[in-house]
This record gives sequence, structure tokens and C-alpha cells, in this order.
Amino acid sequence: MISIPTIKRFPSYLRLLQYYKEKGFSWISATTLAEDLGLTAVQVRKDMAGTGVEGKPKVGFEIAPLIDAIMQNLGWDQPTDAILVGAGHLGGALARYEGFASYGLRIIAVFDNDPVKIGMKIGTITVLPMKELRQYIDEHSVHIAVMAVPAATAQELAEDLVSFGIKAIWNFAPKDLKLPAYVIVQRTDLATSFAVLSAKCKQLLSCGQSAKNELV
Amino acid sequence: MISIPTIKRFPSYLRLLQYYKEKGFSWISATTLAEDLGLTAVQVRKDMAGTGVEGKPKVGFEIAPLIDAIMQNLGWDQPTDAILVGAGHLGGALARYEGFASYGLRIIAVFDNDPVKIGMKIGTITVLPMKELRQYIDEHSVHIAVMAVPAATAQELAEDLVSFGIKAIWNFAPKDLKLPAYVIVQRTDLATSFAVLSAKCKQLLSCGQSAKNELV
DNA sequence: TAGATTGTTAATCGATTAACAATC
DNA sequence: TAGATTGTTAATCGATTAACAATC
Repeated sequence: MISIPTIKRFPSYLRLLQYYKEKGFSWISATTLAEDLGLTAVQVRKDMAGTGVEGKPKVGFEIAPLIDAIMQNLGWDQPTDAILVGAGHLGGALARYEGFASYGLRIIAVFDNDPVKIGMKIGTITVLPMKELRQYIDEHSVHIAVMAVPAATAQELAEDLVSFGIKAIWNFAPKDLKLPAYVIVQRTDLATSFAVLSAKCKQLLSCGQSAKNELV
Repeated sequence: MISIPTIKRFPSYLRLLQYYKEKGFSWISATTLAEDLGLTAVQVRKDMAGTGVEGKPKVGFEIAPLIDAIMQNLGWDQPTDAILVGAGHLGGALARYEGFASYGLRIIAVFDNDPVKIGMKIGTITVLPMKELRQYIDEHSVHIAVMAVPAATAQELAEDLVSFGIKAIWNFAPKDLKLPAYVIVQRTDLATSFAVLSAKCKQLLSCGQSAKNELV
């Protein structure tokens, strides 16, 4: 069982490994990875241990199997379908974001309740009305929903999604959802992220302390 | 000195306190806050202790002073100016995001190097060419930059920003920046966030384990 | 071989949680 | 007063780091 802090570092490893692979390298040491990411070599080795891939003393880790192992551990080796609710500015940006493909995430439909937006095309996807949510989720057996709606409507929407069969929610709304324990919720909360930045800025100002940035 | 985990919970407290305030309440107990956010009451009290606000046994905490104290601890009580670099879909969404106002964050300028975008209006802000970055930062004494650019250009841009006097970077590009320790860097990395969701989904599938969602 | 690097066990560090006295 | 709630000290838990043997 891999710890959450390790999971959070996986994408950074992945990007770096892909970069080195493209550069033509096929082996890399924990020391190098650590140096590039501002981590310690021990931590990198501990994280790598989680993937099941073994390194070779004096050489390091073979890049290709490491990439595969991390992808597999994250479940990114096979595509997962998700729906997106909310076709505002943020929702639109997420719907168009091509990077998701490399995480195995495919947004297969976008929903909104604004009549102006319904029927509009976002990239290749047509915006559907919210009243079709239940049927769509059912017919396409989607398990993951991305929420990019205003805070005020987030809780109610989340409850609806769960009742329609959604098992995991990626929530971009600035609202903490209260849902049954069996539902997986992951937040991407701009306020939380900015709070950390703000706090570090305040510290810097007050006590002249250096930043201590981490992959948080 | 308030810990980072506590800082990360502050925005959630803030939203909840504001909600209760609007509902007409002026006091609230740690028990209630904990219940609403899926935390323990002890943890809430510990976090509240960090703000300096004292509660009253049997009653709880007075909401208004608590809001003020948290805002102040985050430095959100006075407006901070920032520039945004990258006027793509995500950059556009961030530039238009009204929620920033409640964190004291004001995006005062947007930069891009795409000739098509330069001169365009995003909300009330006109997109400026990157070559004006240095002068703008200097003249407006901006210390914070928000980066919403492709991964490939992120490192170089970050180094430029630092050389132009930027002290803190909020990085939305899927790239880990390597910068001097005195620069504050905060990431909002979609890949990291989705990795946690993915890992939890995998766990659920494999061992039928319940979600264990936290305010991460 | 010598030395760089891995992998693991033990020590440290920090945050959460438990226990309980203090208080209105 | 009785009881709910606060605040603090100590215990627990988990992740990071240090130390060191194993290995190519």
C-alpha cells in the first residue's frame, strides 16, 4: 500500500522520467531525480521501492520499467472516462485541457444548465443539459465526475451525482462537500493552494525565513 | 508559527464561518465546525489556537473575530497585486475568476507572447506582450506572478520572472520549477491532484477500502 | 578492486489524537 | 449546580531522515 505523500510525488517523477527518456537516457539514479526535484535521494529510493521496480547499485533505475510501474500504480495505464459538470471559464479550460490524456483521463461529456451554453461545442464535445445527467451516467457507466460549478450549487449537484451512480468526484468548486464515506472526493481548491503561498509570503516578510518549498 | 496543514484548512474554516455568519449566527463551536468539515473537534481547536482567538467553554468561538484572525494570518486582509503570465484557456479562466478578490488577490495584468492574444481584453484587463514584463514588474512593484503557460516554457519563464524581481510564483504549469531557495513557489498541479483520486479509486477497486477523504 | 549507488533498519521529527483539568 | 465545551499536556501514529550493510 503506497502512502498518499508518495502518490503525490509520482506525477513529478513521471514527468522527469519521460523527459530523460526523450533525451535518450535509459537509466537514471535516485540521486539525479532527487537533485532535479529538490528531494533527498533516500526519499526517492523509498518512493521507488513502492513501485516494485528494483534499482541496480552504481547504475540506478531503468527508466522505461519505472515509467510503466508508476503509470500502473496510478491506474493511468488504461483510459478512464469521466464527465465534467460546469461549462464556465474553468470548466471550459478543463474540457479543452489536452494534458489529461497522459493521465488516462478522458472527458467524454460536459453538462451545464445554462440554456446559452447547452448545445455549444467545447473542442469536440457538445454541452448537454443537466437533466440528461442521470441517463448519460447510466448509459455510459461513468464512475468519475469533475465538478466546475459555483460553490452555491456544488453540494446539491454532488448529491445528485452520487445518487446517479458516480463513485468519485474531482471537485474544483470552492466548497467542501459532505458526502457518504464510500464516495471518493478529491479537491483542487485554489483557495487552499493560495493560502499556502500567502502564508509563506507572510513568513518571509515577518521573519526573513527562506521559502522551504516542497512538492505539496 | 502556524503549520502548513493548519494553513491548508484555514480556507475551509473561512468559507464555513462566512456561511454561518450570513445565516445570522455569531458564535460557533469547534464541534460544529468539525462535524461540517469531517474533522475532529480537537483538531479544530488546535487550529483555532493558532489564530490567537480564544473560545468560551459551553459556547464556542465568536465568528466575526475568528474570520478576521484567519484572514489576517493568511495576509488576506489587505489586497495583494499579482501578474498572470499565459492567456490560454486556463490563464483566461484564472484572469476572470472573481473568487480571488476574497483572498485579497488582484490580477492587475496578463501577459502572453501570442500576437493574436496581445491587445485582447480578458474581462477588464488587456493582454500585454511578454517583452513588457520586466518594465511592468518594475514600475508596479509586483512581487507575485501566476504562471499558466505550457510546461515547455515554464522553467525559462520562471527564471526570467525571478530576475525581474518576482518573489513568489503560483505555478499552474505541469512542470517542477528549479529556482533559488529564496523564491517562494506554490504549485497547483492537476496531475498531482488527479493522482490522489486515481490511487483512491484503485484502492477502492482492489481492496474495497472506504475512501478516507481528507482536506488535502 | 574501489567506489558509487541501492535497500533496509532504526532514529527522528512533526502532526494528529487521546486524556483530562479548567471554565462558563 | 450540572454539563457542554475549551485548552493543554502526553501518547500515538506516520512520514522523513540517518546510518549502514549489500551489491555491482
